[in-house]
Amino acid sequence: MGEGSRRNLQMPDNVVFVSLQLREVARQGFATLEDPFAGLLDMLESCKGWKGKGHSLEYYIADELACWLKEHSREPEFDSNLKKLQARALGVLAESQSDLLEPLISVYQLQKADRNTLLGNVNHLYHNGKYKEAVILCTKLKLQPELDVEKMCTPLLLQDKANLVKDYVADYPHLQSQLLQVLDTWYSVLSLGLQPGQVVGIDMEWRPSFGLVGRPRVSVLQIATKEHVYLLDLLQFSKLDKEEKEKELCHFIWSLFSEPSITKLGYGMSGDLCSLSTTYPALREMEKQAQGILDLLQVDKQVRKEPSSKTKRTRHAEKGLSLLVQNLLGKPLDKREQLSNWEKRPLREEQILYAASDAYCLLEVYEVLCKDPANFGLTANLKECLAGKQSTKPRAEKQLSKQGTQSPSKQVEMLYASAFPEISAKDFSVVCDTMLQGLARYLRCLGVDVHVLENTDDHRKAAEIARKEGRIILTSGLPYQKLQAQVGEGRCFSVNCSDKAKQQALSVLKHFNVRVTLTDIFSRCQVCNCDKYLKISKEKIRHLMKISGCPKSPEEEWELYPKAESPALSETKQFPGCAYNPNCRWLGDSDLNAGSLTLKNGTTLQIRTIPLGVLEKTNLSHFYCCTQCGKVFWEGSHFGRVVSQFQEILEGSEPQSQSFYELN
DNA sequence: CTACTTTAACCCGCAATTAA
DNA sequence: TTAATTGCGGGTTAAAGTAG
Repeated sequence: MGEGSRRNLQMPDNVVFVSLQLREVARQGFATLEDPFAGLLDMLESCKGWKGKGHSLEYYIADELACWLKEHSREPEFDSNLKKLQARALGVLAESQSDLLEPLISVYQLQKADRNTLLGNVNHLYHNGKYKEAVILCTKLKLQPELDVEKMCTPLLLQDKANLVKDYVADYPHLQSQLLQVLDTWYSVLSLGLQPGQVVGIDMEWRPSFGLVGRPRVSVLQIATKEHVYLLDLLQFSKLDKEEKEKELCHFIWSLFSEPSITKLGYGMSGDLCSLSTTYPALREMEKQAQGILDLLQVDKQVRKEPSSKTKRTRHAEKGLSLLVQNLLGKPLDKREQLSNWEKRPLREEQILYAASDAYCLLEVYEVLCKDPANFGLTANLKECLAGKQSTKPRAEKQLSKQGTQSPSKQVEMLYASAFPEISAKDFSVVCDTMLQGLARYLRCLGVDVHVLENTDDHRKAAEIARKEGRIILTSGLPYQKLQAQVGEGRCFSVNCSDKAKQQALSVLKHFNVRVTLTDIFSRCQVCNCDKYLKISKEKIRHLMKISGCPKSPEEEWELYPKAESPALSETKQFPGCAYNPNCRWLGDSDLNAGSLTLKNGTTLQIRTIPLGVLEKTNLSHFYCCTQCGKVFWEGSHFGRVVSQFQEILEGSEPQSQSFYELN
């Protein structure tokens, strides 16, 4: 039809000439035909598939036949033959363009044909997606009373073909009121009918505007529920009644987006909202105030990071939402209409389908994710990524995620606190990253075997070591989900970063039911985690200092450390001998490389780090040195400090010693 | 208290991703 | 295509923590 009318516009004279000639020829032909009724069908059927001008030629011929028949007062005879002819005509109609409809109805008296046959034909058209043709056929044949007006008109209304709908119901007041009711329902569904607690998929389309300075305006807003997908044609809204309709619409959108109990699923929603706010300046503030938004783009990122989904770096043809849909639902989206002209009206059927499925698939994706969040490395509560405040400052966001990971681990703590069998500190081994060095020190202080990762190590290394050495992972929260999934429940603990190291240590020990006794304190080197010491007498230390040439002038050094070990306590009262008894033996002469500070294993004793004042303490008879890093320790006030700090979890500490240590 | 270390926030630019 | 966002790495800095 398009082709024909274009020709008309371009060369009207020519066409008039052609059609005059055609009329002449056609009429001569009709007269010679023995059965013009069958003849036309013969011709039309054999033209099947012709495109362009072929169709308009068919139309002219059919039209001419109708006129000619009228002039000659010829009507088909009512017999079984007519039924066959009508059936053939309907067949032609189902295949060809709709401009043939009127002449064929006239020629074959289709309005008098068998109603059921006609209805069957309408249904056939409808189910093949030829909604427009079906409705036109109904209108011409007056079949409306036999059909459901909502079903017939909905597709056309969605396609913005209101004129056809108007014709359809023109002669039927009761259908009109029925249709109005339907429209009313739609409206109320949109404005009020969205139930609290409901989940909807939201998407928007606009005309791609490359290079143009102005922001795009949104053409279509899709809202998908489980039952229906609504396409709001925003362009139409702004066309009619600018003021009022737009106000109403904005109010509706605003209330939808600010309602926290309606979960709005989107994919890259911030971009959509940005465009929306340029379309309706009244909604500019909405992005900040929007509530109940769940952006599946954020979730998608989390899911994709999951190594469990065998991250083969195969190049996917699909990307974005389509990839997500493919992964979760098995089939990708057809994105062909994405860049089409969303401002052209009417929208093509493909566009409508695309827009609808784009919004609807969000619901299905959400459903799959909700069914088994753990499988995708997500918290049971998908709404962790909710809040929609992704655009806020990273600081706030971090706090949010901290809370997000913290609360579940707290819950776990409560639930499983008693589930861990008691374990002694020296048998408890963990691995953590450098972020938790403070915690590591404390734990080593208390005798826990702590492996600290290098700064450069990936978190995967933590999982690897944890598995290999049977360690428990301590993490600062962020990679908690990931690691937990890799090593299993109860083998990974999320430490609250905002706590101080001591508090962290306490919660770890509590969580894993670790028993710490006085003998555990300092049983492990805080620096290198080694738990083997050598005991060195004070005299030996003095001797070693001498041979190492340190200090060069004892008096000077002495000044520098006037009160290095000031607490009088450690001087007045010796620690109970049993209290500190690390795994060690006395340093023998054979342990040292002659005349040096180097152990057989190459470790250099860090004699120089000993403040001189310490040597003067009368109650101090010996030192300990770590066999691995060479660090030298002694029983100083630090011991008491640690003991007092962990008093509440220490076992076997006497009440009187408590008052003693507390002085620090 | 002091010297020193550790931590995390911040900033910046680059690259990748994503949208219509 | 464009524009916007996001993630990442690296470097700096201020603040906090720690040992003695």
